[in-house]
Amino acid sequence: MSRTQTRREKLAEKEEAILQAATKAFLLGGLKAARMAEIAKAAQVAEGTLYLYYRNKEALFEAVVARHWDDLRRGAQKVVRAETDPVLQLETLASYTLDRIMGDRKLFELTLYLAHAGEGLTAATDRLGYVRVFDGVIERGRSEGVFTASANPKLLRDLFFGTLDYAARSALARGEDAASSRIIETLMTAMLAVLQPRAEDRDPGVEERLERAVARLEAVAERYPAG
Amino acid sequence: MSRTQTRREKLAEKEEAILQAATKAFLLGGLKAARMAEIAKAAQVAEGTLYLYYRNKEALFEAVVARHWDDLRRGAQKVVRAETDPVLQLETLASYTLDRIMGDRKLFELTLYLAHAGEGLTAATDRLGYVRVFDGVIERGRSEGVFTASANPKLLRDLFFGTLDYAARSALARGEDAASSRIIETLMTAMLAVLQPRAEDRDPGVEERLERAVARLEAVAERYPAG
DNA sequence: CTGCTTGCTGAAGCACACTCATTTAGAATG
DNA sequence: CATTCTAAATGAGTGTGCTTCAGCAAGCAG
Repeated sequence: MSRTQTRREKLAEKEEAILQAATKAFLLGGLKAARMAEIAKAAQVAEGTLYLYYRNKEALFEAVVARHWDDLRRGAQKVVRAETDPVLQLETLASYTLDRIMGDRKLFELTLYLAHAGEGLTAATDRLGYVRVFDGVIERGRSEGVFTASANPKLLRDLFFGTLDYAARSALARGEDAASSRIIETLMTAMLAVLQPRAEDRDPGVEERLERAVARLEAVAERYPAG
Repeated sequence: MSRTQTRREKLAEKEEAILQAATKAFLLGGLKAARMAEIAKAAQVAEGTLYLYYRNKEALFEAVVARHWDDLRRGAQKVVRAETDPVLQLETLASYTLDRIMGDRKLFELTLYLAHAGEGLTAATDRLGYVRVFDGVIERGRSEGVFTASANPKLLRDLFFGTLDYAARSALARGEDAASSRIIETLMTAMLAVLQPRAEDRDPGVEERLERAVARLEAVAERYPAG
């Protein structure tokens, strides 16, 4: 029994070694540049052994990326839970996501491979479960009446992640790290414009107040006989 | 003289044949799946000849993608020029871009390769010159005072293209073509929120209207002697 | 000890991108 | 027209690197 445990543990350890070696290799030069022979050597296994754990190079690659996103997702859930106001949650999530993209940019860029190889970027991150954190925040904001229910949730995702993704990449390309707060600010303005469409809806209503004011004054005028 | 022409023309023709064959091959299965041997055969040249025109497979690939974006850029310029109002230009550009992404999605996805291979997606499309059309619209709107000058232009780009890109991809993944107008609408709401920050700035002004209404009624009251 | 299962090995196989010695075709020269 | 000269094209050959597979090791059961 303890033997079986030990055995399984050994397998798990080996898989872990492989994953770590692979992560390192892929980070260094991407999918193409990484060599299976190198990975095997670094993980202290024979080249053929890799194929006992992963169908092929791409499968190994996907495993590496998936693991990373799983970490990210957990982190996102944590920071989001620390807030209660949906708007703040959204902002926190945006900050966190942006920071992580810029911090682990290499691994993030690797995700692009998945995008073309398979079904597209959204579908990829979707499968990786990260967007669910976002969906949760939106859902909550809706049930609390802070966000309107009219906007298409899928579209909100695209607005959010598309902007963050592109912004992170172009900031990195220019080497500007300090731009983060600016990015978040702009994104939030955009998001809230979509999530809380008409100012009048969440306000007693400017038009209505104007109407009432005029009506009141007209009433005043009524009290006097025409001069 | 006409001889020299003929010779050059022959080269140009050959290059064109290669490019077309390559486009077809890359569209079919992406960079990796395409075979140089296939391309050579389709273009009716020897395999070695390909390398006289392009350094390697990737260079050929880049040439294919660049050409496509050049077409797109020209088309974008055309539709934008057909409008005069910057807001409408923006909307037109968004529609056009979305349509093209969804129409030529394969080729669009190929652009992702450039993104990782080189410097990132924004930098890639940047180099491809497409974003310049966008920049032009923003620039114009600013000089006309329709858009505020406060927003960071790079950020606007990322908001615009990031959202369109992600939205197009996720719409395609779900097979919803009819969603276009919805996407544009949402994007425009978001963009305008950033480009025209305070509602009072672009509107005769709610406060002002209130002021006028009250003034009018005060004028009415003046006509009567105090009761 | 003898089979049986599970996991591992690394040399061989194979698919391709790319090179380069050789050939071809067309222009320039006399 | 014959003769060089040169730019362009060829395709068999080379190297690289993923993947496979026949065989080996180590634990376990009877």
